[in-house]
Amino acid sequence: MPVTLVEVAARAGVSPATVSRVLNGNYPVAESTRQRVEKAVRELDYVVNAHARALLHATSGIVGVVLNDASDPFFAGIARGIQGAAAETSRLSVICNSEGDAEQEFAFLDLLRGHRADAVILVGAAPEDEEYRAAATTRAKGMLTTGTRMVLCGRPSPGEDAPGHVVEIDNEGGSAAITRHLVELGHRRIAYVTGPDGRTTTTARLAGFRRALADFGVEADENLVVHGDFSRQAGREAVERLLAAGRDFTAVLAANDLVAAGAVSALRAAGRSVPDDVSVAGYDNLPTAVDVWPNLTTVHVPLEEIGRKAIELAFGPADPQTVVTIPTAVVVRDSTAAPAAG
Amino acid sequence: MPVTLVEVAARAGVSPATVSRVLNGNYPVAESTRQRVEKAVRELDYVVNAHARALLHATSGIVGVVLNDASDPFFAGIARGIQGAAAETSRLSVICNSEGDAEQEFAFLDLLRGHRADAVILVGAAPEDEEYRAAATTRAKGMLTTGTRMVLCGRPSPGEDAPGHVVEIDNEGGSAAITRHLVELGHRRIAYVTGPDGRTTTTARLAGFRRALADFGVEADENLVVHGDFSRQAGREAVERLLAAGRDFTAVLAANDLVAAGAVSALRAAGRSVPDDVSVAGYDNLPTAVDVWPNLTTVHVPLEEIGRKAIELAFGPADPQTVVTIPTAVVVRDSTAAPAAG
DNA sequence: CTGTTAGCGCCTTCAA
DNA sequence: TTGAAGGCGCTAACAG
Repeated sequence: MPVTLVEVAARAGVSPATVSRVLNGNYPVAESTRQRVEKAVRELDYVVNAHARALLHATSGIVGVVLNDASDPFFAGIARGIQGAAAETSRLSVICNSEGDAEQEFAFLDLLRGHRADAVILVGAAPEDEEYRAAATTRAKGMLTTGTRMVLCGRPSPGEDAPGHVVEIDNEGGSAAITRHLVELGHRRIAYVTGPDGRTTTTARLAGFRRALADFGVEADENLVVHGDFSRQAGREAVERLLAAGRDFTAVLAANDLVAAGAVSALRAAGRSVPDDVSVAGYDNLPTAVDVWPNLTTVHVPLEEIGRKAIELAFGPADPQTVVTIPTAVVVRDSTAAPAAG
Repeated sequence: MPVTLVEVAARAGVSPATVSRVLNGNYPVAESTRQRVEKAVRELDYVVNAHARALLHATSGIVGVVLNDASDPFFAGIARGIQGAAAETSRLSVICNSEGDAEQEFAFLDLLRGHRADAVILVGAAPEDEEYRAAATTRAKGMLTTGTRMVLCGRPSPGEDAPGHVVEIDNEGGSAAITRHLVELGHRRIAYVTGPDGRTTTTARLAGFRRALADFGVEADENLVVHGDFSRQAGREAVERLLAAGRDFTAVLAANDLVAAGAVSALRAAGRSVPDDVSVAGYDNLPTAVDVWPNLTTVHVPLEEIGRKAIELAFGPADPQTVVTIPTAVVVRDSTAAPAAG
């Protein structure tokens, strides 16, 4: 059995209330008393029971982070920012991997609600179907009754009436910008490898790509749009399929850097040089972008900053339903160049 | 204010005790009563207060994971395994980034202890000084009094008398094996870029390197050992320093894959081809090992499996102080080859 | 400045 | 099968 406050009180020869006061430092306590209590605490190796405390305060010092997969560098980056900012207000972050499964996501939400999390941050793209949207809105409302603040991070709000702050990434803008970069280099036949179907991020990035092409009056060839997910494997397979089908393209724009890395390796395996034969661009500016050779041209997304922003919103003023859009920026490296003449 | 069990009871027209019984399903309850209670729970969107429950049970369903940095792929891999295995027993994982700082690590330990974590898993290399060892042993004993199980993961036990299970990685063996691979290819002048000084993992990997050289009767040149940390940056700088000093070497063995990736890029920048001019090998077999070109020869460490093992030990039979050593295996890819003749 | 008292929300006897 | 009562460990009034 762990040591309790009462035992500390007994050893120090004071009342439990006094021990509590010493521990919290909210009320005046005589110096000599304080010393005796602190001594007892040390001798007994006492640690306050966070649950007993949470029971009184209806707060827990816990921040829930629900994401697809913490080992994915995109999520890891954001989680890192959240963790850092949360720790600064001495709150614990609880990271929950939902594996992209809505059921699991909701299960974690309930768990975190049960733990009276101070805030829950949902990170990453969301499914786009109406059913999910309705369920998410209901959940969001439920969180309020438990006093748990909710922040969406990297996904839009499920609806006007859903409470909670939002940190959005300018996916469409970033995607348009990097497409523009390719077009300005002279590329016209650009292949696009998407993220997983039916997710907000996938849709926004693809939309940016199409918008930029349209702006330049470049006709989009739907045969050059290949569906994938956010993995290296998807990038490899997508390029292999394109090549096998004999498609003609001078550049590949990938939904993220992992996909781009896969694309590069498939191109190399097929004997195509990057960027001399084919340019490749990614998205997110993950650490791995500079491991790939040639180093990837990509869109920088300030992941840690996004995480910190989420915490800021979570514990900022309660009332407004803030939406912050994080800007992105094209980073030109070595994987893109003008297409070969001809 | 969140809904409480009492309110549910009132709405269902039963006593709080009955609601509790329905919720936990431990005692017989009439079917009709159960239905009414479940209806009330749904209508009120009730979620049990995990703290109140934890107060009774002296358990929380929380597993603490303390590591350097969750965005580092090595830690991310292990954390993923822990998370998965913990979730299977419906426990929440709390991931805490200590940034390699012993103070912070201990602070998290206290926090987790306060939350009555069911188990705490310390992941990654530990400092090697005596002071840390003593402090860690004391902490480990303290955890016991709170009923928190402790597992060390990727680090040795701080001492014979320290309680807790251990999942060790065979760092020395793996390092010796990959060194052997290089020597057998014909390399004699092998540079070694270490991890951060004074950490168990760094020491073990370096020891394996030296042992393998000694086994082959190859004389180790201390000028070829460069100290770094586990980052790309360190790999780059180490190779630059080696090159600047005009050292003669035909292979670089890196403390991990990130360091190896950095080494490769520095060599390329200096116009040395990998593996034609210089072979490079890494450690850990991180996902990024196949983004690097040429793909890295490395030592596979089954990160997720290690994480799962840690949970298994944490919640397995209480008594024995188990030590499990996870074997490693050399993975030969494209970054190593026989040295150029001459 | 310090002790006493009354719960926070839930579960677990003990009775009925 | 159900209800009433006590207490888990702590803190916030309220006295003193």
